Amino acid sequence: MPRGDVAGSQTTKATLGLRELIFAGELAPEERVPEIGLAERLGVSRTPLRLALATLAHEGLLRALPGGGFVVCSFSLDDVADAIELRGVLEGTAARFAAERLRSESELDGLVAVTEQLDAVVGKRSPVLERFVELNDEYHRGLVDLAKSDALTRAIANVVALPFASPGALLASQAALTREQEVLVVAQHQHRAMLDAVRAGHGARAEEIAREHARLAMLNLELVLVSEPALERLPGAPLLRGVG
Amino acid sequence: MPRGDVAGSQTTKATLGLRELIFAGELAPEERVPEIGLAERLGVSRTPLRLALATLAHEGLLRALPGGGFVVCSFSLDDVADAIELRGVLEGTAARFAAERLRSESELDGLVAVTEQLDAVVGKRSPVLERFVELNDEYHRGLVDLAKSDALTRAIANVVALPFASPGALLASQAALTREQEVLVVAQHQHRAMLDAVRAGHGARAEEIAREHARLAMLNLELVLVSEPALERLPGAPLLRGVG
DNA sequence: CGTCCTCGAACTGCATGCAATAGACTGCCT
DNA sequence: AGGCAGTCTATTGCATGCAGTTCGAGGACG
Repeated sequence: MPRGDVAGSQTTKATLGLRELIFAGELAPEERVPEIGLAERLGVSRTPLRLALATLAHEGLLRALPGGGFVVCSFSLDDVADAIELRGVLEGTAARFAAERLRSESELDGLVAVTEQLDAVVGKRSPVLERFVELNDEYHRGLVDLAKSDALTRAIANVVALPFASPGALLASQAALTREQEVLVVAQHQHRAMLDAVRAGHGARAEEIAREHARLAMLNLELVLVSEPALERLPGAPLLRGVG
Repeated sequence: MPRGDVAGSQTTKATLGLRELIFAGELAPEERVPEIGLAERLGVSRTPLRLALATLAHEGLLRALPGGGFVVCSFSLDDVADAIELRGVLEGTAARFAAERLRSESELDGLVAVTEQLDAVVGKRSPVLERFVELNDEYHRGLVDLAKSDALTRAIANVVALPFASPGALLASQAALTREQEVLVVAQHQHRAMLDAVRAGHGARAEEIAREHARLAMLNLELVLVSEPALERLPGAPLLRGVG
């Protein structure tokens, strides 16, 4: 299918496959990525693979070498903390924009529904984490949409491309952890508070809550780091420096 | 030079040339970009051009069409305002990080020097705008460096890729405007205030000043929009919707 | 024994050919 | 005359061949 159909294009296949390979740690960080072997492995030609390499370089997962070629980036814990804090800043801005730009309360209907579903999940005796992560992602997407800013949407998408910075990434790996429930309760409390602030037009408050909400992910990271089984479920864990 | 030497590569040539063509308005916004003719025009083959197209798409200057190919993006005034506000948010975070992460005052030496040179330029009876823009860019780069965050640096680079969002873009087009001097005085005042806040470790204040500093660009934009000669000097002006 | 130089192979970046599709144009039918 | 279907061309996405360079290994020299 040489033209069109982006979803089924070789380039897309290469990009998704390459990302998966990197997150799984099958390509050692700080090591040159072999273009030829990779093409075979992904079942694509070198041309679309090259495009995929450029894409991931833009996302910050690969770094171009001076002499040509790419290496997989590795991340220190400080890098991860920075990415999470940055996501907080951007989602804070999204929350503020949402509050400032709300035209009618009916725009919040979608987010309200998601919040209520989250309530239901958290209220259960033993919450289904997968479902929570799903709804959580939906909540965050909805909030960004309410900001009505393409530039902001793109900026957030870029940050979230880093595996750890994503809203649900750290939650998903916690299935084995006992303190997860507390975290969920706090997170959901913040979801509600943010929604209220947006509805009331309190931009500054919404912004601050979103920032603090992101910092919850930082707390989660610390929990995950000391748990072997949780670490193995964390996507992109092999890219972390000074862990293991 | 098939390998290495990124600066002289065909891909770089294509990327820079394409950006220039777009900013100059030689490619009509919202119109399909012809791959073949463009390759000839830029003096490169289709392969590196394709890479350049993907790059500019990531930067937000091009948009991929569902059926294949790309179009040049156009921007409403709201889009520009958003990009500027977003830059303010990110530079605000940079200023806050700089304040929070300052280890010794000597780290500020570079920024102090630039600030003093800016003082000298602004103090002149008729300031040389080009020189101001140059130093202004250097100031902003220096501030971002002090934040010591790769993720933040990349995020800012992405936003600034949009022609209007860049710190000096709107200043450079104002040569013919009379109120320019006032703007320079205010901007330089904010530079100094930010520097002081960072030195004192006042992160929150530094952040707010940086945000307000960016909003100065929004004010500039309004000045530029009502001046025909200034508009012609604005890079990327042809991409603006509802202007002219 | 260490260092420098030379040779080689492998790999990257680029150019081009090919196949398949999307859109335009024409002609026909209603 | 307007709409629809068939065809046709221009254009994109992909595969592959080629050339040049970089990095490693091996040997020679100090």
